[in-house]
Amino acid sequence: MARFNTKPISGARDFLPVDALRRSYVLDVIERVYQRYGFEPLETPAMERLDTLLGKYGEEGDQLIFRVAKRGDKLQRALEENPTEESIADAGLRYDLTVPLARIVAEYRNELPRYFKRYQIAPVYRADRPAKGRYREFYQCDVDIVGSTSPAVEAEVLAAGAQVLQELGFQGNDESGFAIRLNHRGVLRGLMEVAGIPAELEGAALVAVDKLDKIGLAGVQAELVERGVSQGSTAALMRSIADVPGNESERMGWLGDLLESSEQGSRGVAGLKDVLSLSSYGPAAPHLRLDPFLARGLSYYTGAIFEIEFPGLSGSGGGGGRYDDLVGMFSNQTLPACGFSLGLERILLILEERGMFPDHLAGQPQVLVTQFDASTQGASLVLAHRLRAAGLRVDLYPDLDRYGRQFKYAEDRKISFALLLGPDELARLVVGVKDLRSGEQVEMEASLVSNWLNEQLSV
RNA sequence: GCGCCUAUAGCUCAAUGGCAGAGCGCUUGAUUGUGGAUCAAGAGGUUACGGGUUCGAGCCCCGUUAGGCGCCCCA
Repeated sequence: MARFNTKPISGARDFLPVDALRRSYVLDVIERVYQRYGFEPLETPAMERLDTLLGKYGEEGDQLIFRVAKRGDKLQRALEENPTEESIADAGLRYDLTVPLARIVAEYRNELPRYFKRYQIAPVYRADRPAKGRYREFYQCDVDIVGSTSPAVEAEVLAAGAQVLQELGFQGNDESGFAIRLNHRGVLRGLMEVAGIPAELEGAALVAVDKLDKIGLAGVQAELVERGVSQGSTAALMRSIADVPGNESERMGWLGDLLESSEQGSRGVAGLKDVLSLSSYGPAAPHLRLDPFLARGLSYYTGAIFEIEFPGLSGSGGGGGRYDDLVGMFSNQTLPACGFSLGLERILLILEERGMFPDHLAGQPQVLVTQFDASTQGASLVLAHRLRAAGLRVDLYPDLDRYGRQFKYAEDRKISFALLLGPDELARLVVGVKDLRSGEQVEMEASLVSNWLNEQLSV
């Protein structure tokens, strides 16, 4: 074999410095905000036992889990006795961060505080077909609160997510910003109930209804019938969809009336009212939009559900909800929980499309110390170290090259300032400071350079 | 997982079945202490991979791989 394929595996990516810096810019904002909301970090393995993962995400989800084959003798044995896709694997890559959290809570219940507020920012894996903004390895940025059924929990995680997006520059709930669609599993069940849809068809009907904004009213109707929902029920559902008041403030009242006869529906409406009212004190308020037909795919949600919508982006930018029974799947004792997740890749995609990255990212070098010749090399190193001691990010040009090449290198790396220290400057005890953005060059005493640069760069 | 489309220089793309090209970028020089502009020169290709048809294939056919769009689903 003469050559290896040097591309990353399908659906995964390499991040060269510019991309890596952009990612860490966003990740830094997320982590800082999450900590400010009182969440603490948690780390879990990328690999989990297969039975930890299976059965938590619905049928579709199970199929998208990356399986990890057994090893050694166990694999041999499995291969010998009628191997199947199921029998040769005993582990898998995590599909999200919520199920690992539930496992952690079940395992360490006694060591965790009464209310466990954790954030986890980590890659997850899905054996999905890659597409725009969609990868097989991608980062999720989760906050969750375990141990309380209070709607204050929903309000907290929604506020944290909204705060992050605002600090990244997403303002308002129009084209420049984002919306958080809000619904409740109880509301969905109520809607099905009043439409007379039997329990076994609920899931199928929800999938159809969830596609409303994609395929339109007629599309949903066709799909409902196709999925076996009766004419009467379909008509009732379609009437509900058509009747949703466009006015946000009237929507809750309308929904309450519609679901009055359904116990689950009424409980859902009441829950949403609480979430909305507690959210009104925080940054999520202007972005929240009640959407009675938002479904979301994951099967473990039990209460409120939410999803981030960026105008112009197909697919969501994040989401979450309440899952009061998930921890119980791992232990005898069940614990209520609710969380919210930001999709890093989607956020980066929108920031890129809208040109929202800062010109200079934290982490990039700010200053290049140039070199003149062998006789000034020591002085250049002294200067570089002094600036570093003053907190600046300083690169030293390694070779003795002509200035043109050194400036070009600095420009390529988007470094703003080049420092010149040749025999001329040394003799006069000054440093040449060239602003590569404007081309202007000034001279100043060496001792003043770091303060001057810090001032310039802080603007 | 299914359907359709695409694959040529680092990038964007040309080339009727008949000599593999342009723009941008890159390197070098015009410039012996100064990047971007201009000018000149230069490097860079197994036309994704494997097979087939043909006197002759970048072009036609089959397969593989990778990418794009739609479906399914999803952050």
